[in-house]
Amino acid sequence: MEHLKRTVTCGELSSEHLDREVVLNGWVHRNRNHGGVHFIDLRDRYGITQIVIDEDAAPEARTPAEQLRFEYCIAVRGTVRKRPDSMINPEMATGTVEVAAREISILSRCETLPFMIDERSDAREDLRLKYRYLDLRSFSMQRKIRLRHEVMFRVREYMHTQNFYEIETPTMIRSTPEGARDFLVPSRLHPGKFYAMPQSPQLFKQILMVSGFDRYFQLPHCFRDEDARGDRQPEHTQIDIEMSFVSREDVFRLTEGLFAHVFREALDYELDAPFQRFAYDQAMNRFGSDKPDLRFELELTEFSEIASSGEFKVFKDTVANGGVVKALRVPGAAQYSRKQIDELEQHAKIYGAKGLAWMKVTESGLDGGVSRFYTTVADRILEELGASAGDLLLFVGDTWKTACTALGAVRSKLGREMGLADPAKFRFCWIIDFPLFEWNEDAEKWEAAHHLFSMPREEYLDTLEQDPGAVKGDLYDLVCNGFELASGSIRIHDPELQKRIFSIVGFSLEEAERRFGFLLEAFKYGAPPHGGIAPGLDRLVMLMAGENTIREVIAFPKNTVGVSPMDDSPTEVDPSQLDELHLSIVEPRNVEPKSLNAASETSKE
RNA sequence: GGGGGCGUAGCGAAGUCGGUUAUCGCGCCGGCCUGUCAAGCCGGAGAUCGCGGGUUCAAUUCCCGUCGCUCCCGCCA
Repeated sequence: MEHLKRTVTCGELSSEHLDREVVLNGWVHRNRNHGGVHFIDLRDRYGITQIVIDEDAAPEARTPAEQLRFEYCIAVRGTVRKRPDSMINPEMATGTVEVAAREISILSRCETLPFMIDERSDAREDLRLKYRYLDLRSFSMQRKIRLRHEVMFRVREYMHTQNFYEIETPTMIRSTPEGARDFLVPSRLHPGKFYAMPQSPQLFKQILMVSGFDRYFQLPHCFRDEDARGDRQPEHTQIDIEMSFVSREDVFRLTEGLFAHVFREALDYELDAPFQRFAYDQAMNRFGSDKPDLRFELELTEFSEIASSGEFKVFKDTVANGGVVKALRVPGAAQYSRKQIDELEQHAKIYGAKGLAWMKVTESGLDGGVSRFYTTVADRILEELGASAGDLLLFVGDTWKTACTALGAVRSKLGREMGLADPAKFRFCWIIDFPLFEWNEDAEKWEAAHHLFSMPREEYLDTLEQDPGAVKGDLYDLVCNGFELASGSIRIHDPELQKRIFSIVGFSLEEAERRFGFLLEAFKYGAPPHGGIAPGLDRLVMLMAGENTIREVIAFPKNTVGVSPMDDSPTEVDPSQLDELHLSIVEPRNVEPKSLNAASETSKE
């Protein structure tokens, strides 16, 4: 095919190239045969060029052209010529020219397609995934994959300029049961033993700090055997970062610089940095979420005090029993029907609320719902919630976390339904001061809320043991438009402090030793103070691409049940493979007692 | 583990309060056509209505079960 190798791509021809003889290689995107004149839209990664086969074109062009069908892979030799003025297509980058074919060669034929390669193709996702190679031919997928590449490139570019080394860590490591379930790899040479796929390079990157590589990054694949979601896959890519001799402020500055660079170079979008910060408690109180969408207002308000002086017994009792009542004022939603409010209530219930109380604000005051219980404090309600006629007021009473979360979910739903969030905006914020420990009701013990190696904020160092629930960690999440994009922390590098943390969560030294003794050992040899962060690449690209699932920005994703429809993995394997690995398959058991020790114990980033 | 949605030609959908030959668009096959760019016109093929069972004279439609995908809670990043 030497003489039919492309000399230009399908995206580059313009009136500058008139009369030039060119060779194009690509796929038949459209085929319009008028009997006399015949048009082909030839497509490659770079664009589309219109090929014309004139009625009097050479048989070397005309004969093969008759056979062309969608997605035939072809080579075309021809001459660039200007289109007649009235035939210029302003929608096309190459729309002022066309290539008059002198020779066409069919490089590869294509069977009837399972779906059209088309921006408007709305084939089911599992079909798209089965024929992913066809799906990826579409310009919309090509754009997303290009964007992903661009983001990865800009990350590497920025990190390099900031003096970071990209260092790879192993993909087969020791199983250190962390927050999530491990994927395991059986060892052939060591019967009965397993490697694990890393949930993140957490321990290795900390050890790299001990090794003196004080600025490390990597774009590793991370594996977690948990149920998938739109924004979650069994296998995802992280922008893993760790730095020595730093405080939280240094990590923030670096991350803000990185994201500003990536958005500027890849999207030509200027981020508003430094990013706003919210303490975890504050974010929960104001937005009912630790990953608030800041593109719209709708903030929650504290209502407990008024609730305890009102007549509504349910709320009075809630407050009397140590719970809280949260309110959400929805401007202009007073016309919501009973049915719409019911739907909001159902939504709140998914998140654990027992109900959703409401009232409407009219010109004459409060009306409907639970308003009759609050006649004596109506003015105070109007004032404290800043309510005015036409507003809908919503309330949830429960434990603090449930009340915030449930009403926060209602806030998000309203934001979506009322179209409050500008899809072209990226509103970043930091969520800081997460609690370090959480009380586990079932196991009746303290657990690491996030990260066993995360540093407590300095002011709690003396009182860790007295009130673990009050201890805030030097932990942070980076949030954008309602998605958690990154989380990180300053790590503990002091073995003594680490022991105190272990003891609070009831972790024996032997247990700690068994699970990640190698890290503790490393810390004995002059570990530097360090910390880091790990943004999720897939989610980042998903947001930048304006998509709703990370599957749209991964070339070959798994579906929600962990199957890859194209290669149909996972599959059974040959018995001889099992033999070599010293494995045998037992029938799945129906009754599987829940392990009590499956709690989140170490790194989660 | 739990809840919601979807499953009808190769693709996307309509239909069905049970009733003759299951409809439309795209694609596919054949023919016509000299300027289209989602080309157009004419003709044609193509569906055990996801699968299994039940109710019924009759089931794509009603009931039960099951499988697949998807969204969500839990879990998890």
